[in-house]
Amino acid sequence: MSKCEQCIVREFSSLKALNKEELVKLAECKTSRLVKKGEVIFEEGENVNGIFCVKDGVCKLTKLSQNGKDHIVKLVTKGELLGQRSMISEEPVNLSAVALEDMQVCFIPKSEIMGFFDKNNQFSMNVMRTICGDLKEADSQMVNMAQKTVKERLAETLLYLQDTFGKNEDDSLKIQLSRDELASMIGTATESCIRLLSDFNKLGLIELKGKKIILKDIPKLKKMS
Amino acid sequence: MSKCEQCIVREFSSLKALNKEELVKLAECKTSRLVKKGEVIFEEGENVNGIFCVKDGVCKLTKLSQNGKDHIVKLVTKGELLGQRSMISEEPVNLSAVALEDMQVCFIPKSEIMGFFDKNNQFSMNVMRTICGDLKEADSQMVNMAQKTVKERLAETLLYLQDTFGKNEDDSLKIQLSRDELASMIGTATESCIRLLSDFNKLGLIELKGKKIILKDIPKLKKMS
DNA sequence: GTATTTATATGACATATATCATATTTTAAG
DNA sequence: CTTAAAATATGATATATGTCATATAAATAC
Repeated sequence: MSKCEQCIVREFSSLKALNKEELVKLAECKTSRLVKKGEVIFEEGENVNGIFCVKDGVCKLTKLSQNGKDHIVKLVTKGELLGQRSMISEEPVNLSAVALEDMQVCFIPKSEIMGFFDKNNQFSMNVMRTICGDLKEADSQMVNMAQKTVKERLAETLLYLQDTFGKNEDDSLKIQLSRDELASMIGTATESCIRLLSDFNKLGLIELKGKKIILKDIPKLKKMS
Repeated sequence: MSKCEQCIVREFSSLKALNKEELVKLAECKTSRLVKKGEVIFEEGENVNGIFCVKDGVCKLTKLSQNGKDHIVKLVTKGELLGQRSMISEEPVNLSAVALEDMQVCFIPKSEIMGFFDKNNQFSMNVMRTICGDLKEADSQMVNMAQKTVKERLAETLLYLQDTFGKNEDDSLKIQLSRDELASMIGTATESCIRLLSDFNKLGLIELKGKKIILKDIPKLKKMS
């Protein structure tokens, strides 16, 4: 069983507040798991009873809307935690988590985490700050969905994807989303998303190489987002 | 200076975890304030450095979108707290708070609250749960904005307003929002909102008496939300 | 009480976006 | 390699929603 001390998750998440002793306990109770691209980590409505550490890979958090379409609420990448909200609220998860790439995740049972809350104030504050950050982001996204056009949201999302996940050697977005997923992130029909990508392509804002997307005119994309 | 012990906010908010001693300290450091309808409690970008207890009245939390329109993110009513996220994140507030009715609020400086976080674990957990609830709600609203039609959002919002704030003796919604505010809650143009209200009226779903709104067919409204 | 401003209402029209159909390309299966 | 399935692309069209104009009603100021 690998140690948690050097783990990337510890470096970037609320867990950075844990001391050596706590990390040893963590390493003892955690279970590791490989998740293949497309595999479900947990599903809306499930009782998860713990949190996941994302050691490697990226997943999408989705919510099923009444019209039957999935909406991507957030992407979670290596170094981050999953399932904190549900654990704290003591409720089933309100979002599904599905791997966008092969992933390495660790599961930490609730009992262990709750102990940290009691004894480690810095850890509590870290978790609180993370969730506050998520809330701020969610509020902002809500307003975007309500007030921006699909075109603006597409431009914004493309920039976000490059900023957050970077690009390959050929300058294409490192994170690989299908048109369908991109559409469900910006909240539109797949065809509309594809059509707008074509438009952006013709306008020289982006370049499409198969399903790869290369951002060509970032200033213009920023201006229109 | 009034005591906090019997305050409605204490009864319903995270503050219920405070003991007698803590409540006495609270009563000593708090400042009370009357806020007139339409008055601003704080504005997006401000440093608030504490939290507000809503002792009476209702306010809207709004966010200015890039197109210059305000979007109503949430309504906050008596018994609830304001400004927790910003205080925890140690950032300026990301939303503005404006009174929808005359209000009574108390301000508690950050220093005092942070002390509770250190010493009272139950209080911390309560705050965390509140924010987790807000986050869940925000995610859900985000998906609504992205996937539902304006008509569906209007129906849903009318039901929410009646559920949350109740109705007058004449069955009209107790909370009085202008058409403009209603529109900025559902995320649409004022004219579209007015038009849909007219449609709902003609269909017998609601009744319009001046600017008062009476819900007539709740099952149908539910079905279409 | 009258005038002025503001909110509500409705029509006409423009535009963004969804939907349905179908072609083409890519990926997966046998 | 060949075939079937899935993803991407594009056209045609319908529909929802925004915008601008204007009318009426209500609230506020004087």
